[in-house]
Amino acid sequence: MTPARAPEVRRHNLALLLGALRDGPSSRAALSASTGLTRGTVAGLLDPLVAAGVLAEGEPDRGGVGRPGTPLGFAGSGPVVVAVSVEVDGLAALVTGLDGRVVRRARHRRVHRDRDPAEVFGRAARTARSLAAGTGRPLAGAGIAVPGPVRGSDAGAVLLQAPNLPRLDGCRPAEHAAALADVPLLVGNEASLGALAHLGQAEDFVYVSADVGIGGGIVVDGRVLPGARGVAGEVGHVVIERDGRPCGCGGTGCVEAYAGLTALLADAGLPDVAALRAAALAGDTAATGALARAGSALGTALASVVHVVDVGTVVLGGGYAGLGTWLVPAVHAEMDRRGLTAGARRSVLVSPHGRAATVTGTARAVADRALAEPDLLLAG
Amino acid sequence: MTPARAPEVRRHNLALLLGALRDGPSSRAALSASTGLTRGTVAGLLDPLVAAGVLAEGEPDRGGVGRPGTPLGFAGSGPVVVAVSVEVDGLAALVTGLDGRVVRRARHRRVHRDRDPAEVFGRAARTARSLAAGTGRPLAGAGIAVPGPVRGSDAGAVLLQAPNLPRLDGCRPAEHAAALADVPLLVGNEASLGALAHLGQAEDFVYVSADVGIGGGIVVDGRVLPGARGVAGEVGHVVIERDGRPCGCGGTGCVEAYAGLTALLADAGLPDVAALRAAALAGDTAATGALARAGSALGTALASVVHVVDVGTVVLGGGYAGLGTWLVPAVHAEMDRRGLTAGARRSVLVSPHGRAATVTGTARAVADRALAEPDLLLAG
DNA sequence: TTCATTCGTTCGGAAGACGAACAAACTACC
DNA sequence: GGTAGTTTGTTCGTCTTCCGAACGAATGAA
Repeated sequence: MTPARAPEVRRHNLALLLGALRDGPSSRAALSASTGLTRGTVAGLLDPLVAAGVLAEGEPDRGGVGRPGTPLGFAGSGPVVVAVSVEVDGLAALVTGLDGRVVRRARHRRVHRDRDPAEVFGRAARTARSLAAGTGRPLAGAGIAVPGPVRGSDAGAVLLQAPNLPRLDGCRPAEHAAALADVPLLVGNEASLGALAHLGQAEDFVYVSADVGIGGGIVVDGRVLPGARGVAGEVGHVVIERDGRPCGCGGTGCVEAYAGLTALLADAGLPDVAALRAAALAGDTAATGALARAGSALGTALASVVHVVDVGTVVLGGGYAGLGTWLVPAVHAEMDRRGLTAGARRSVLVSPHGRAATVTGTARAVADRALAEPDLLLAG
Repeated sequence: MTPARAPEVRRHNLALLLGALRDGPSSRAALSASTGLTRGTVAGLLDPLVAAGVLAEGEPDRGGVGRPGTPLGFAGSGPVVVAVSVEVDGLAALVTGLDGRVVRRARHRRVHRDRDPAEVFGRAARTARSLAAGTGRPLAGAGIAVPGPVRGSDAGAVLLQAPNLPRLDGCRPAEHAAALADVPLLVGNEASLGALAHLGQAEDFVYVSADVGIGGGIVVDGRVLPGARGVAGEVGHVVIERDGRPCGCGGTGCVEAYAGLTALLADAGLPDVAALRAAALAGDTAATGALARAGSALGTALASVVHVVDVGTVVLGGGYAGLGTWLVPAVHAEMDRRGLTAGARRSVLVSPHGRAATVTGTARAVADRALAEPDLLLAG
């Protein structure tokens, strides 16, 4: 804990206002009513941001009785944030406004295997920077999502291990991201950050994302469960059969060995997710059977997870997103069987973001951080 | 989020100082150095509490050069908090000072089965109140620990279900605790609150407590993981064999069916934990074999838990506390086998509190809450 | 055209923390 | 034993920030 002084009060209240503005433009009087601050205080806090170009006044909102209020909202030419995700076979990047509005997207194929950290993150940072520069708007922060557990979340963060890109093991991504060195940088695990993309749909949930392995993120009270060592949410290695199939982690019976994409495709006898989806749509029983088995295994693991962290919703994403039609019923049935829906209803949802969840969630996290430190917005 | 004003600053800084004082008496100047507040501010915040009898000045601490400081600490006649735990076969109660110092303890046998909520919690509240009254010190708060999942944590909390005391299902404990109606009341799950008793030993950990079932609490960043529905930390129903032994929850293969005390004693062929411990001490291989099997099952479940919430320590408590000698190696070996000790060392500890962990942790939680709302200490 | 209503701004007051200055209490040293 | 140096606790003026009341501005209703 740190001591509180007058500036902390200002920062807190400003963050409160900006958080309210994320839901859409609002007049000073309406903000005063929704936050509990005085109209004068609201004006005093936000006017400097209007002057700095972060916020903009809209058209007066006539219609009711009395003097119409002038709505304040994030300026269309105000600061943006950029997110970039380093994936096994490419880069995804996204630029959004502070309110999450998408400004620009990009996706580049690129073979990352056997490249060293300087190449991978140097290129990622340059890609992010140039995409952001193309908007002509100032950059308020950047985020890098990586495919592996991360300790720390700022520029000092360490990528502990990258199962599919072993040359990145133990590196510090920020060290190689020179192109983003001049803005606040956030580094995090791909699945943990992807979870944040689903904040609107539920307040607490487990997000499960299938790639080569199974990653995940747990959101409670609107925030991602941190984890002391940066590895929280590793749903892939939840055990469902203690003496079951061997897993890459050295253990046996991890869900990943049953419901990971590799296992799922092997079970169905198909080469990739697209083929699996096509076969399932065509009613191929080998495909639908494999999906039902994977969903059941996933449901078992999620039952354990839900018992431990007690969230009300499960969101299936990543490679699972396109397979929701077949996975959701199986997952739901298995969780039902384990008594998780009786008293407190739980729901199983499919991510609407698909593979883009990672950059969407990362951008959200970066924007959250920028809005929590509003003084930086004035400086930039 | 609520707006911040000057009084919030005062409350925050006062809580900061009181938190620092919990580690032991300290002079105003030393507190100024450790918190970052001015000496003048420290005096201004704490002097009213000295006047109110919550804090007391000790003997000046001569020894160094310069004017000696007068240490401030919690007054021996200052406010206390009381915790009471409702167990299947009795009540445990504890009175501590705001700094956690034990003032008075009590334990009463009492058959709770088939009693209604008014009897159970009426008696619990009267027991707590009279134990606190016996100290002659003012009462700053009370806590009730219950054997089942709880939604909410204040006077409106609902005991969702009590597996071993079914007549308590769905009741509101605070409604029946008339004897404690005049102080802030906290209600929580027995194992979640018990976890807090171990805060000194680790900063983040899973606490696993065996009673009839297996309960638990997860502490991250010094706070218990809340859980949206009040059921967080239900380690007992983590699955270790998806088609394994049937469990009371309706599912199959929950750890509880392998490592719960009931299963453990049945496996060993002994009537109670004391007999099991005695047999194991005597080297009885039936007993030690059963303990090794239970520890291994527990280790499997804990591996899943640790992967999900990523904590560095496991604490075995409740009925497990006396069996640590045999359980710890088995748990540790199983977690090792699952790759959890390689990079980040994890440790497995035995609770030093035994059955008293619940009331100790509950008192801690009540004191935490009282110290976070210091204005109430002045009123009382 | 006038009145009621709501919005945004302005100004004095209060709460609380900071920093500098000062008296008090003690050690170290000659 | 006296004096210098050091550290503690208190006091007082200043700064930041918010609140509440008062006021002009902009609009719909009568």
